[in-house]
This record gives sequence, structure tokens and C-alpha cells, in this order.
Amino acid sequence: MHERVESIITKAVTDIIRKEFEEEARPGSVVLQKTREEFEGDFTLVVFPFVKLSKKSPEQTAEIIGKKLLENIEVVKSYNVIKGFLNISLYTQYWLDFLSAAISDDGYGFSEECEAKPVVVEFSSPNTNKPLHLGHIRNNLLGYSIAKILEASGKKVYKVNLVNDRGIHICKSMVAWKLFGNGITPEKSGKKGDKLVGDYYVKFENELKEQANKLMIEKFMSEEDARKVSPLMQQAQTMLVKWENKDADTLAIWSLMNGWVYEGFDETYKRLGVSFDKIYKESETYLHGKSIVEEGVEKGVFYKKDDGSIWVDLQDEGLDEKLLLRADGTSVYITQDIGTADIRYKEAQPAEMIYVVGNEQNYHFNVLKKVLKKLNKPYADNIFHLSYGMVELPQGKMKSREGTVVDADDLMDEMHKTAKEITEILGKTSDFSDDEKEKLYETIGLGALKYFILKVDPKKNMMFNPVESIDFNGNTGPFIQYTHARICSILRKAGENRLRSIFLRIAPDKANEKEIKLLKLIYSFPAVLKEAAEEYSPALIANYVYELCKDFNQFYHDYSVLNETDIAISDFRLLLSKLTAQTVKNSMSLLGIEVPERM
RNA sequence: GGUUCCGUAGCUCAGCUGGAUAGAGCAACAGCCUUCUAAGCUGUGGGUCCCAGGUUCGAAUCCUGGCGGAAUCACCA
Repeated sequence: MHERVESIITKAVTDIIRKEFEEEARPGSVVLQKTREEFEGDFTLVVFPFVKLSKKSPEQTAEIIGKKLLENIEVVKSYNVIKGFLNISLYTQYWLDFLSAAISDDGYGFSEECEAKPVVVEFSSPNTNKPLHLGHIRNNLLGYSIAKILEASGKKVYKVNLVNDRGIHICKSMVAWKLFGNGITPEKSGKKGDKLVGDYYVKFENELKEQANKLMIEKFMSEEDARKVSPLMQQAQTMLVKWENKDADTLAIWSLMNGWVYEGFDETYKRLGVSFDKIYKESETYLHGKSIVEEGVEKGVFYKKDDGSIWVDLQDEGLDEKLLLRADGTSVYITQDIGTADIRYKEAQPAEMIYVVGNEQNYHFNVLKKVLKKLNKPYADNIFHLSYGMVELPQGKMKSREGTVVDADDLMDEMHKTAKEITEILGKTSDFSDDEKEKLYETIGLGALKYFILKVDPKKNMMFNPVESIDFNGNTGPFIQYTHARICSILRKAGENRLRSIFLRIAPDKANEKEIKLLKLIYSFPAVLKEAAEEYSPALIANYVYELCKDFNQFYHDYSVLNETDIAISDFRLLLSKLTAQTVKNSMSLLGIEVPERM
């Protein structure tokens, strides 16, 4: 692919300023933007930043730069100046050449892998005591999409999952299952493993509440104290110590129950369409974390309190003192994160370690980075917390106590069902086989869900209203999928033979405005991808592909591809449609969304 | 209380590395299917970009201070 015209123009402008005004433009001050619809032109240069250098009026400055660009750059056809804005037009042939070049490239917009050092993207990170819910869905979709985006922009990416498979919360469901489960299993109960274990976690919390209430009334204790001394909590704590001491019975129950959960998770992940290159388990990394913490004590960067607990003092960094290891020697959350980071770095020597974790843990990652820095770890600065916003429901945050948690599996079922209903009403799939229908409903339902979540800026909290949030019209996944299916329909009707033998021979003045607009938008895809990778934002891709589809649908409405009698124009439109479909498909693949060929 | 993030149309969101008259979708209303898929297209109405200052040729965008909301400041993860 030839050099992007924007960078050619940008460089030329810098040269012109140097030659004509004998001044150096500040780096980054020469910025080309798309010309707004209302004006004539392809790119616009804002010249206000250069009037101090030129010592001329904005109009004169723009004139001088425009004139020189026209003289020096072959593909520049004309320019016009409005106030301080220099609008530059290229020859239509430039866009047609671009179409010829891009059409043969199935992976249009994607870069070849070119960077030596990999990037590790951690996402999902579930606990093995509860099933996945809507919050995890946002996490998984973001993580997977960002991995795809980074890959498409030339990075080697390792997708990793860190499963939180140990700790007091895990012991809670184990205790409850042992006490109240009567040896029930997923097979016997007919439940998914993660759901079954989740039930016993809830059971524990309910029973604990009852015990605590009783203690509060009988012994006038505070709720906090009552929970702490209740028999159930004591059992959970004992179990944790046993677990860390590798008690055989405890480990047996633990691996049994975790095994059930993994089976359940695998099902959910598979359906969501996410996957990992490696799964880390906290149970396998926390010991390494412990040893690093002890190493820190020896080095004198951490300190031991009288009770034996280990702390780090981050007060000089504007933070607090932070516990790293409990007095009984058991580890806390951050202990394993220290270990995991170290293991990960040693294994892959990554240039960057990205953690896709909710913004509720901003403080935690701040601490983690500072702790690693105190330890002089080389990767302390390579850690990037991709902090995303919470998913809120109309009634506020999801709360398991109030039963407002939106279960991931249930939600996907719901989406499938809605897709089915709408598709049946529209009645375009009568000749589909049952398998094809089911596949289609799943594609559309999940497409709607994924797009809905990914189109929002990751950093922002988002609202999810289960009854009305997911639409199938307008700025939605199905709209984009539909556009793709529409194009495929044209390509099918054109036929393999014609598509194979086609070539671009349209005269530049025969291409209309909508077509060129579409072509320009497709041209900007690589730039959008680059920005999405830099910003870690699938939302940019989502908004881009929506705009692309909207423009295509306008074109589709106004002009006919196959009924056009001028064969050169028809061929051009066919190629344009094909490239649009390719770009839509590629964009959607970055979001982990499939696009059907018929719907 | 400290820290961080957020506040744009009735609702959900774009736009935010300062640039021309602030955009979409949904919802409401009015149109468009003998022609490539109407999950589409076109139009109408809808805004003190939370408020007040400041910087600038130019501010939704940057700075300061308010107001409102969220998260966090655990020997939970």
C-alpha cells in the first residue's frame, strides 16, 4: 500500500512553512482533519497556528500553503480557503486507485505482526464461587476486543485469564456445600457447575446472616463482630488455613468444586466467543507472591508488625500503609497479583501487561504499581490498568442480595430469544434449515448484546436496561449485520464469475458524491484502528462501522448496483460494495461479532 | 472527609490531543417497498453542552472554584 496521503501533505506543509516563512512549525501543530460535509474538499488544514509564523492574515497564510501544495503534490487537485481553513481536494482518481489497491486485500486495514515483544492482556478474572454476570460480560468483551485490536495493529498478543480460585470466599461455598449439600453434584442436580457452586455461596451468606443475627440479639454484639465469631465464619477460616496447609480432604473438595465451576465457565466463554492463550490460577501464583513479599522484608522495603503481619508504607506516595500478608501467614488479594505479575514477566518478557479490570480497583492497581516499583521490578512501569466503568441497572448497581444480578447465561438466552422473535416476524428465513436458523438467532442476539456494550467508551459507566436496552434497529449490532447481509445478497446475485473477472475502469467524473464519500470513509479505517489501539477503545471501531453502514445504506437506497446499465459504473459499485462488506466484516471481527451472509 | 472518574436532546450514547452552524440512535410525528433484503431510507420537532469565572483569534473540549452523581480509601476480592 502506498504512503498515506495525509502524511505526505503534513510533511509538505511543514516544508512549506520552513521555506516560505522561514520558521519551524511546532511538532504536532500540523494536523489534517476531514473536511466537514458543508464545504468542498477532502482534507482541511487549520492555519491559525501558523499565522504567527507567517506574520500574515489567516487567509493569506492559507493561500500561500494551498498554492504550494497544489504545485508540489501530484494528487492535489484544488484548494479553497474559508476564513482560516484551507480545504484541500484530491483528484477522484486517487480514491479510485485506493479502491483498486484495497479490494484484493481480504485483511484490509490489518497490519502484519511486526513487533518483537508481546503484549499480555489479562481479562475475565472470575472468582470460582459465583457464576458470570453482566459485569463479567463487559469485561470479557472488552478484553477480547482489545486483544483483537492490538493484534490487528501488528502486536503479538497473549490473552490470559487469572482465575481467582482460592481464598476465604471460595472456602465459604465449600463449607456450605459440605454442611448442606448432601453430596449433590451438577449431574444429580441438573445444574451447570458454576451455578450449583454459586447457590452454596449464597446459602453460606444466608446462614451466616441468621447466625449473626442471633448473636447480635443474644449477646448484644455488633454485626461485624457477630459475623466474625459465628460458627460458620470460623469454619470458613479454619478451612482456609487447612487449605494453605495442603490438607488432603480440603484440597479434594476444593478441586472437585472448582472443576464443576470451570466446566460451567467454559460453556459460557465458548458461547460468548472469548478464549485465552493461558489460564493462570491464583492458587498457583500466590506462593510466588508470598516469597516476593518476604524478599521485600529482607531488602527492608516492607516491614513486619509485632503480630507478624507484613506491610508496605506508601504514605510518601500519597497513599496509605497497605497489608501484604496476614499475621497467620495467609495471603491477601495483592499478594498473588505481585506473584502473577512477576511470573508473567519472566515467561513472556512482554513490552506491556494490560489488566482489564473495573474502575473500582483503581486504588488497588495504584498500590500494585507502587509496590513493584519499591521492589525495583523492571516491569513496574509496563503495567497498564485498563480501567473500565461499571454496568448499572435502572435500579442502580447489581446486588446479589437483592437478586438484581443479571446472569450471563440467562442474558444470552434472552438475546437469542428476542432475535428469534424478531426474525420470525420479518419472515425472511423461510428457506433456512433449523440449524441455520438457530445459528442465525445466536449470531444476531449476541451481536446485539456485544455491540450494545462495546459501543460505549470503556472508561464510562454505562446503563443497561434489560427490558428496553437492546434494540435491533438504528445504531445496533443487527443493523450492521443486516447491512453486511444486504451487500452479500448483491454479491451473490452478481455471481462468482463476474466478481472474478471484474476490473475497475470507471472514468473519475462518473463516480458520484456518495460513492466517493463511502470510499473515503473506508480509506480512514486503518487510522481508526490505530487510534482504537492507542486508546484501547473498541468503541471507536463500533462507532466507525456504524457510520460506514449508514453511509452504505444511503448509497444503496439512492443507486442501484446491478441494475445500472453503464457496466463500468456497475462494476465500480460492485467493487465498492465488496470492499464495504470486507471492511464491515473486519471491523466487526475486532469486536468479536460475527456477520451473517443472509438474515 | 481525602483521592479518582463522570455530568452533552425526554432516554441511551458520539464528539473532548482546543477549530467552521454541537451529532447519532431510541421515543413522537409525517412520508418512501411492481426495481439489488423496509432489521432500510427521507423529513419535522427537540439543546443555558451542570453552574460561575479564567486562558485563547477561537472552549462542549484546557485551567480554577462551586453544584450533582459514582467508585475507592478492608487482615473482601
